[in-house]
Amino acid sequence: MTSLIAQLSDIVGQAFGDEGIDKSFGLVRFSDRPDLAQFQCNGAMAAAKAAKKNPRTVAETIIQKLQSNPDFSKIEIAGPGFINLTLTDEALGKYISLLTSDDRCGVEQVGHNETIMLDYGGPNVAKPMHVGHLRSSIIGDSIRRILQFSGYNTVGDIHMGDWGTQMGMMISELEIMHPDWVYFDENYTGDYPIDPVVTMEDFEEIYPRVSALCKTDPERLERSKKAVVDLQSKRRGYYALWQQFVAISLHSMKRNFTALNVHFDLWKGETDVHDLIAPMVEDLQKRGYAIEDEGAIVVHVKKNDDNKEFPPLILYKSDGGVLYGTTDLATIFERVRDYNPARILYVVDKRQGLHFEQVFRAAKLTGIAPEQLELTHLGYGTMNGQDGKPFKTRAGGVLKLEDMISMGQEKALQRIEEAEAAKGLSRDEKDDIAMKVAIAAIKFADLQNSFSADYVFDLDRMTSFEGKTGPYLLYQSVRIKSLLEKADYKTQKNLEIIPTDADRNLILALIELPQVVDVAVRNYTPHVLCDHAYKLAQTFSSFYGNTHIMSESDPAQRQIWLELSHMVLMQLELLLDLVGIKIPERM
RNA sequence: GUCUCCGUAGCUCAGUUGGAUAGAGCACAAGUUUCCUAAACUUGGGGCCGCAGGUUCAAUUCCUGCCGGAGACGCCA
Repeated sequence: MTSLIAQLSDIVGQAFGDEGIDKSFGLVRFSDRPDLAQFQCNGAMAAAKAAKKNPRTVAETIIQKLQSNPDFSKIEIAGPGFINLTLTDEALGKYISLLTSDDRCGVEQVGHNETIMLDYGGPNVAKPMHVGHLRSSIIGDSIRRILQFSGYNTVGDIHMGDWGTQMGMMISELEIMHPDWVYFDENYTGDYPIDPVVTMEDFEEIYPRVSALCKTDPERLERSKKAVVDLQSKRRGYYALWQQFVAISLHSMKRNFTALNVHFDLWKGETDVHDLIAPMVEDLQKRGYAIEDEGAIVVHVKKNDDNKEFPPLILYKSDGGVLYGTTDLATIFERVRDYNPARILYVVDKRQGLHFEQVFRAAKLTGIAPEQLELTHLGYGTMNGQDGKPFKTRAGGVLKLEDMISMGQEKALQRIEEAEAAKGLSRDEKDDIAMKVAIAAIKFADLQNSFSADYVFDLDRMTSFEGKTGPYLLYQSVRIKSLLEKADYKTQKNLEIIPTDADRNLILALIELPQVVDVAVRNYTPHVLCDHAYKLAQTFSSFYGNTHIMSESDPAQRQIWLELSHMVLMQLELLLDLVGIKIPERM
């Protein structure tokens, strides 16, 4: 269905059109001054400027045209030329009545099943997931949900880091620690053991140690690099060991992502395009795009109008190894071949902006990406500590994602034990609620920030349940569920709703949803959904506190309020689903 | 050095193509429960929107310079 704002914009735009002015000036928005009006149009000022006329005179001619419309109870010009509009309760009620039977809550589908691929998550094999992985995962997953709901065919790919230098560090270190392992015997031709020889705990211990060592010891670094090249040329023992790394890591990742309610359609990694690299580079060399430079094979992507140094994309290092730019380029090739997407979105740390610009340019330049394919890097900001530097725990290490989740769950469980409503619930039910509360807290705390800016990580805030938090939204939703159950709510079709002073603000909040989702889709900004969900929940809570629904004597009024409450619940469910938050039945 | 992003209340953050009186949470102060879940509600104090210019009827928003913070800049990811 057409949103109320679109309908109003159409009416006012028509008035502009009748005056020979571009209809787009008739854009109507929610009023910034609810004390003066419900809606406003600022187009008269912009139109007057373009036509060099007095804005109030333009506004005057527009509102003349609108006077005959019976749906407006108030039409006024204010300030320099704002057109303030207020609807009659009948008109507002009519629209909200229609909205009750729309299962999309009034939100239109903008997509036409175009395929959009999203690259997010990007955890590394052989490294435990820490809080830094949170952003990419949940922002990417939310954008995927938003686009899917909006009518696009989305494909989310985890794109694991499974082929880089850290693999060489791990393998070479294990070889130093256990030279006798069969994986390191080059003459061995038999099968390798099935049982894992390493654990996540080993990864946690080994990786930081070797990584630090390689920074200070060039010889040790050389050995790691050598191991990468050997791995990439599929030395049997190394490859078998690497397969173990992947299996172990996948298990751990899946546990984390299941807990976070983050979904991927594809579980691919850099390795998956390995066999595409050699033919791709060969082809690029043949066509003159890839050339040798300082011993490496590169694609020059500098443009004449660049106002800064623009390094080439390196496909092969001088030692023959490939870099993540190489795999990223090959991945674009693979995605175009297999999915022919309209867009590919990369939800990756914004510090990699230059890297993606290089890859995108190379892809376009060489034709690996077709002209019309939209490649966008959605770079999110760094998670900093209170000191403004990248977040570290007090001990100086990283905070593991699963540790943060269990801290939140623990805290939620304590709260549930105190709650009256949770009396009589089983252990499992309580655990389930605690998990949902913890995830809601963590995800909402992160997603309510606009993703592009750096933000300060605060564990206490991530696991806080009061105020503008995920659990607050769950709480309001659960209260509505409980109300509807107690009141034995059943929907009533074609209910005639006439707004009253008690519920008018709530109704106005309910009709905002389509515009909110529209902004989120166009800009890839989940935080506007969080913001609106909170506003809606708060408006409901205020209404709920002032209006006792169950004891309302007029059955028609009671039904209207239940219907409105139900709409709030539907919208909260939708909004929270779009940011990947699940609502429990009780809490 | 070059380029990019950021600077809004004590703290953490919103602020849509430039619009009216710049918002929210936390923290602080005061109040609300015989009544649908108090993880709630109501009220209050709190701001040179980093600084200085410019464009405009109108600038937190656009342009320029400066100050402060973060980041990127050919063989790590």
